[in-house]
Amino acid sequence: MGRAPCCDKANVKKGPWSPEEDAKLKEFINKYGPAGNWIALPQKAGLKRCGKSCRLRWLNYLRPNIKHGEFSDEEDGIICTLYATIGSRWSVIASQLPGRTDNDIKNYWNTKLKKKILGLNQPKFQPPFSSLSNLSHLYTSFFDQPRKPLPPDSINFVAPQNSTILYSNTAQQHEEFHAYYPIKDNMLVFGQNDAASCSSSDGSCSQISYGAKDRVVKNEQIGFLHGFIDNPNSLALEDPLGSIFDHHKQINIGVLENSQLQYDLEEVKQLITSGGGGGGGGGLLFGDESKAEAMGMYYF
DNA sequence: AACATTCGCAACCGCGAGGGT
DNA sequence: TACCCTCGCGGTTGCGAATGT
Repeated sequence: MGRAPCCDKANVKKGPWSPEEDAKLKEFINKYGPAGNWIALPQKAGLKRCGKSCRLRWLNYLRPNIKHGEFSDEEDGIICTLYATIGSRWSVIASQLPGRTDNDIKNYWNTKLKKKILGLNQPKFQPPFSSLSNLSHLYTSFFDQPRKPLPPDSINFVAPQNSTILYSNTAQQHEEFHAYYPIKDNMLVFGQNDAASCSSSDGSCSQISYGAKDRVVKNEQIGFLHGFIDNPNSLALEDPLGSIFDHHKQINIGVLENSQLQYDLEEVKQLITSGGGGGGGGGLLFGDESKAEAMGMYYF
């Protein structure tokens, strides 16, 4: 037995909305407000449409203050940053861009922005992040990977000073992780990398981080991706949690709940690029490409 | 000019979450 | 607490427009 349909499909119109339908929907909502029962709305408004269709039409097109047209560089930056942080949670991303809808952003990302970033053929050792386009060599690696959903409790924890936060992918790892990093104060902080675990004895870096902890903690406004590219060798030697981290390509992802972006693009870029900063931080380069690839690492 | 292909965007669909009963 | 119903989300589809051959 399948799910009951949300409306009578046989008597419902599909496809593009006509100006008359738009006018009816607008008029009804202006009169009675958008809140209430979307399923019952079409009948009340005299529309032969599914309630879900009405809702979508209103939210994505008819609602006041909807912004159409080109995205600005600043919006591009915000979308990129948030996508790197939280993945394809378009509604969350849309909440940071007034006037833009999740559908709009999703379409923009899939058709333009992704290509804009990924389509650029950047040399591998370009100095990172001198402009937005230079994000490409970083994002290429991330976007090639399937995005994992946030674990339900990946928000709301505070990591101790000078520690590495890691989101582990198995239940057991997750348990160990939270045993090590207690949840408190209804706040998430992305940790500044532990200097010891950042650099291995041969000088290569095993981690990257985006965003400096002091900025995040101080402002409590924005969380950035804290990426982790593990080097099992250096971790085993230098990180007390190395045993947990012995899988390649683990990425810790989180975002402050109800966060508000309050940085301009330059600051966002700055945050992204300031993986280091203040007492040991992330780096980007592995010393040896073939070694990195053999170990299944990202390589920049 | 005609046809094929690609692109961009609006709309659809199915699912999970959450509230109400 | 189990079930039902609606909402909201993210992935996908379909179609007209634009571009290429």
